[in-house]
Amino acid sequence: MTKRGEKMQADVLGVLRRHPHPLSAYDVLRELRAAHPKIAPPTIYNALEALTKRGHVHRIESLKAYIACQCDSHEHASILSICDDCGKVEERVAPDLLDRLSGILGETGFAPQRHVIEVRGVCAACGPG
Amino acid sequence: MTKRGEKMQADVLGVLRRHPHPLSAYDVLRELRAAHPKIAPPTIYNALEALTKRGHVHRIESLKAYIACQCDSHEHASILSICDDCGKVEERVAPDLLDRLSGILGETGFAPQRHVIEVRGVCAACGPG
DNA sequence: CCACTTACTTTATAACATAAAGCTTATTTG
DNA sequence: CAAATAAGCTTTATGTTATAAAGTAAGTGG
Repeated sequence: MTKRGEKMQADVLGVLRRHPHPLSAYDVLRELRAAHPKIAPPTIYNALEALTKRGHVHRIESLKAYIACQCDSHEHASILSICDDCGKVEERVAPDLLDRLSGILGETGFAPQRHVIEVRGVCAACGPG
Repeated sequence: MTKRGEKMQADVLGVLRRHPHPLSAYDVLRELRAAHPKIAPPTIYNALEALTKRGHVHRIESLKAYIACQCDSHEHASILSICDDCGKVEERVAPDLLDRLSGILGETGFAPQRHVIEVRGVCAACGPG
């Protein structure tokens, strides 16, 4: 049943992979309209949702934008650093940090399901020499 | 100079403080229109921005919503746990975790300026008994 | 091959956010 | 103290992001 959507998901992922920087859903839409003039926002959001759920795409909440996962495995929660100067986003993994986070929240019985960890700042290239 | 806005900021903060759960900017707007029928979105966003900058209000990126700071001091970056069942948000502080985060990102020369740490999940009250 | 189920797409609209211009209040200057 | 100037809040208008609901086509079982 899940065959029709796969083509669209592949197209959306392709667009995201071709860009080093985050794209909004409407950026992706505009790009795909070149090939498929008739597609509409929900088609993009639908594909983005499926890709996000599978870990192939990350939504950057603080930018309202999306980026292809840069890792080989897509199972882990990730830490995103975002340069407010050049827009570069880097992805990192730190299981011990997530454990610590779960530990802190677990004290009150909170059961984590999804982590949003985004750090805005200035990357090495843009920072003071 | 900065006297006119203070009234509006106090009103906005008052609304947020009266509610235990996150409110969207438009939720706040609707509530304040009862008293001031003429106010418009930018007035709210303007007040929210000032309050956020001073740490009295936090924007929850993953909910596109705002909540009054629950702490006494407003200087620290905070960790927000969000129950997807009842909507309850709790705020926590963990300097060691932030240090670890800065350490990880500092390895590549990234200089953090603002942290977004939100954990979605299920709180103790809503979780499996 | 036809009826049924599933889920993707389309249409339409809702929710969130901000640019630019205008106005009001505070401050500076003569 | 009055007029000029500066600062920033508010209004108007619009742009961007996201989704509800209905429609349609693809896959599935009889």
